[in-house]
Amino acid sequence: MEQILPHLDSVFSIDCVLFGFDGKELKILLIERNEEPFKDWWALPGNIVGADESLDQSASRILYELTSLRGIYMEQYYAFGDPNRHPQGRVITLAYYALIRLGGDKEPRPISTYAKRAKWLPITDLPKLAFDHQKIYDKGLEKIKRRIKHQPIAFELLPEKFTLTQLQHVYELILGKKLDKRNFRKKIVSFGVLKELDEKQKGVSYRAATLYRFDKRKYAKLFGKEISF
Amino acid sequence: MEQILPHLDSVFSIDCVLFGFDGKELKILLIERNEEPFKDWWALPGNIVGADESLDQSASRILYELTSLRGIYMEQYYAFGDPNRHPQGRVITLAYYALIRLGGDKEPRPISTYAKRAKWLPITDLPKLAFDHQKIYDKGLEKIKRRIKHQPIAFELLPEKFTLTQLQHVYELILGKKLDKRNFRKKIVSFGVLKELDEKQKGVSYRAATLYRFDKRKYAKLFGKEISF
DNA sequence: ATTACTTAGTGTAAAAATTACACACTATAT
DNA sequence: ATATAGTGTGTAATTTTTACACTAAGTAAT
Repeated sequence: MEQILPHLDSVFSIDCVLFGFDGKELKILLIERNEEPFKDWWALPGNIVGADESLDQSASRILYELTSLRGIYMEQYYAFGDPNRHPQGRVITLAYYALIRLGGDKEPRPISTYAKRAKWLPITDLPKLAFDHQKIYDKGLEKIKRRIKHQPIAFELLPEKFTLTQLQHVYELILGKKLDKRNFRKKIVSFGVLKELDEKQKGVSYRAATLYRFDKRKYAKLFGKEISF
Repeated sequence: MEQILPHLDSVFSIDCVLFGFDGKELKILLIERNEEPFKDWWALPGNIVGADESLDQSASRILYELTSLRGIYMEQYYAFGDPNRHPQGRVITLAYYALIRLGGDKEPRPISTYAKRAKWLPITDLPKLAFDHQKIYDKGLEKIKRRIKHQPIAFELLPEKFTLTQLQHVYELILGKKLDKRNFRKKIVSFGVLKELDEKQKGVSYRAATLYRFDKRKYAKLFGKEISF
């Protein structure tokens, strides 16, 4: 195919805020850069969009290369394109977030050459980030805060079977505030997208809680309607 | 500055859905293309992002070139980057919407060479659009539907002084449904961002309605809190 | 087996928000 | 003076939201 479009020296990349939940803390995956600029700084994982990749594919690829995970809920949320955001040239970047259940604790291995290592770091204690990545992260958190109030994305962070307390915990971490237990349960149950299982939590040294599962069928019917917290 | 970043043949553009309200209808500004591909088709106005422009600046420039308007509320809402969305090469485009009060009826003049003409067309009767512009428009409308429920953006479409009926009309057009007059007024007034003026509508052949103004100060205090319809 | 510990699980009343609904008023035009 | 067309207003019923505290169930230690 002939390229007859005008041509500019701009680079288009994708950066990802990968939110992970291990049952206790909300974390994001950061990489420690191995190259200038910002060598030795922590940064959001990202990469140039490939010539034949869609944007979503590109984001999935970045995720996969870092975590070997597929089928993760990802969503683009904002493009950052300040002419000076990258010291070495014009780089426009599209930010994605992903929500990941950190089952067990397989640390992601660093792979590409530009990263020394990758690490899940709790959002309550993040290092200084390279480029404008702090801004990108801030906007990402803001976005999922808003999103979790209207769409049932919290499930993406939990294992298939979970307790209501765990679910509430996720909401509290993302929204950054405590919620009333009884009201939370009343409300979340009233949406009708939870399926109570005949199964109890195991391995806890106290009364075991009932496990629930997210009911995707019921959710599909309800889709479009907004929920709210 | 040395360019040491990798280089790809991709083009980055911005497309705009300019929503306009003339007091009666909701319209968008379309241009009739003068060049292949899609010569003679209607399309969303758009352009390549300039080397030293921020994204917002670029969107504002596109708007300005078409309408001579400045200081208009614009917001980016989604990036479209399917590898095949442009028949002549890879073009990633970032979509913006704008909300514009169509005071009087100064038709925008077509300017750039790639457009035969530009025209405000009612959203109830849009032609087939070039490229994936229908998709871009659909997503834009969806976006402002959601946005108008939570943020007072409807004011951007109205003249500085407006009646409550006009305001309600805007909500109804965007949400695509009728609202109850008394409940609408109760609610919108309860937000406390309207200032009632000592002035009445003029030039109508029936009882003149009271004019209101949007109170930006009060809104600033309230910002962050969501409103809902 | 008793006790201490820890989290699970439940109800209600008050307050606030939402909905549904209809008619008299006022300015203008004829 | 009469017709017309849109303005502007209140209330009761319903639903949703909020605030709030104790008992039940299982585990661990003695």
